[in-house]
Parts: sequence; structure tokens; C-alpha cells
Amino acid sequence: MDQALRDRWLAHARRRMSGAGLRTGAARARVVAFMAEEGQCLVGAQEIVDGLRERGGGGAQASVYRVLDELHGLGLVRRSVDDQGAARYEIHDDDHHHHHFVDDATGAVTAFEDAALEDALAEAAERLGVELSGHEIVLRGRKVPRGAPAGD
Amino acid sequence: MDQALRDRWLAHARRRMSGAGLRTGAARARVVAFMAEEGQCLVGAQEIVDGLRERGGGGAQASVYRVLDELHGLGLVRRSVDDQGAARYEIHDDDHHHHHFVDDATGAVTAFEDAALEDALAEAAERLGVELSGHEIVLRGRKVPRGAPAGD
DNA sequence: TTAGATGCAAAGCTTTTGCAGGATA
DNA sequence: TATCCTGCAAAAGCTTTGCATCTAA
Repeated sequence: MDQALRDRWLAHARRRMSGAGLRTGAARARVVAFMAEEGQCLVGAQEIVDGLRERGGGGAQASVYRVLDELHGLGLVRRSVDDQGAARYEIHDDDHHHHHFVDDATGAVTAFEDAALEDALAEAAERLGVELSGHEIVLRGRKVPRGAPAGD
Repeated sequence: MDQALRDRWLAHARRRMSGAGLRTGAARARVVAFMAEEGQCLVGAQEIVDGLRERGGGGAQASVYRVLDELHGLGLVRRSVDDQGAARYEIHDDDHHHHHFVDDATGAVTAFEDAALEDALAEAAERLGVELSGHEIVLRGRKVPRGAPAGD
């Protein structure tokens, strides 16, 4: 967990939420705190509900979903959907745009950043004649042990 | 609709399915025919069910979902999930790997191919130390009218 | 004090499953 | 004819909604 990112996002989120006139209710505060720590890369909505329950105090399922939807509306989190159609969220930070790699063997999701890929994307968008407001990339495959050639 | 693609995929699908020992039942045949024509770019599972109903004869919802799952298992279709978590399918063709652009204004999805982007992806994968089995790219934004500068 | 937030329970959607009847090879 | 396929209906899983209660400002 990146603590600097956590604190930066937390401050940003609080500012933005109070700016939007939202009050500091119990459920809202718990979800925000949880996302700051556990939501730096995609977490399932259900995992968030369960995670909060484990932390004690909980927060009703409906409230968690409502807060997540709110955060998404404010641009504080990014939302995606897993292969089974379940919602997943991660905090959104302008300085930390990342993409995802899914390990075929384990299904584990890891984040990565790649400036050259971003550039290629921008160029492709230009060729396409579109002005980008966002983009998502998901790579699937297996990790190659260091030093080993890519081929089997 | 690309008729050459339709026929090529149809032939490929039939070969592959009979090779897998699958029989030519009514529901299966209808779904395959539908996908060959209407599934060249992402279509929702529900749209497929409705589309078949409109074509007459229908095919039970359960059967459609079962066939789509089968096709996916055989590698004949690609599966993704929309923002609401509903499944979408499109036929898979080795010669026609494409990505998707979603128009912010209309939500319309269009397909595009970009060789340079594929190369950049392959290079990024190498930097990451992974061997790719697949990848997905989704661009979001708005189309820029020809001749107009990208900036507003 | 009052608009807003929360929790519970019920409803909604998409997708999956169980099973009896029907079709294919 | 035996196996596989299909359709119906019911179940399952995730998410949203309605409503009464509680709370932050």
C-alpha cells in the first residue's frame, strides 16, 4: 500500500466531497477510508462490503454501493467490471494513471504504468480522429521468469 | 456487415463445432447464424435473445446463454462485459483483431484496428516481462470532425 | 431543527441450473 | 435407439430502490 498516495487521495476526496455539500456520515467515512488503503488497485464491490464487515462496524451493503456510486460520480474512483459482471473500483489519481495485467494462471490483477504505451495510444487516437476522454487497457498472459526466454 | 467475414467465420465455426462432437440443434444453429451476421462487433446477450425472437422461432433464453458460453469455450467468440455488467459477445477471427472506441455522447461502440498500437503493446509486454495470451483496449471520447483541430 | 445519511428488507436484472420432453446422428 | 439438445421455470448472485429511523451541521 502506497501511503503517500493514500494520504494524497484522502485529502483530495475529503475536499471534493465537502465541496459537493456531502456530510460526513459513518458509512461514507468508512468506505472512503477503506478505499484509500485497499482500493489502490481494483477491488470488488463485494470485497469492500466484506472488508468493512471484517474491520467491524460494517456499513450496510446498500450504503456501500451508494457511496461507491457517489465517489464514481465525483470522479474519485474508477469503475470497471470483472468477467462475471461484478463491479470493481479503484481510487482515481491524476498522477497515477495505470493499466492492468491479469495473470492467466491465478486470475490475479496487477497494475502497471508505461509511458511509451500512453504515447502510442495518443497517436492511435489521432489517427482515428478522436479526442480521448479516457482509455483502458487489459493485458492477459503469464509472467515470464526473469532471464528465461519468452518462448516455451 | 462484412459478408466475407461472415462466411469465413461460419465455416470455421461449423468445422470446429462438429469437430468437438456437437450436434446441429435448432437453438445452436440459430445463435451461430445470428452471430455470423450481427456479431461482428460487440452485441449484448440480451440483444441476441431479442434479435432471435424477432427473427421468429426464437430460442429460449437459457439455450442462447448456453450456446454463447459454448462458443466462448471453443474460442469462437470473444466475451466482454458492459458498464452495467451485462455480457457482450463478438465473433473471434484470427485475421481481424480489433479494439473498441466508445463515443461519450452516444455510447455507441465502434471497432478499429491499429498495427502500430499492437506493436507498442507487444513492446510494453516485453518491458513488463509477460508473455501475452490476449489484450483488450477500450478508448473513450468523442469523434473530431474532419479538418477541425483537436482542441475545443 | 431540518435536510441529508444510514440500514434493513424487498425488488430488479442478468445469468445459471434442474429437469422433463424432444430431436439428432 | 441412445445420447445430446432444448425450453420452461425456478434459483442464484449482484445491485438498486423504498422507506422509516437516525444524525450531522
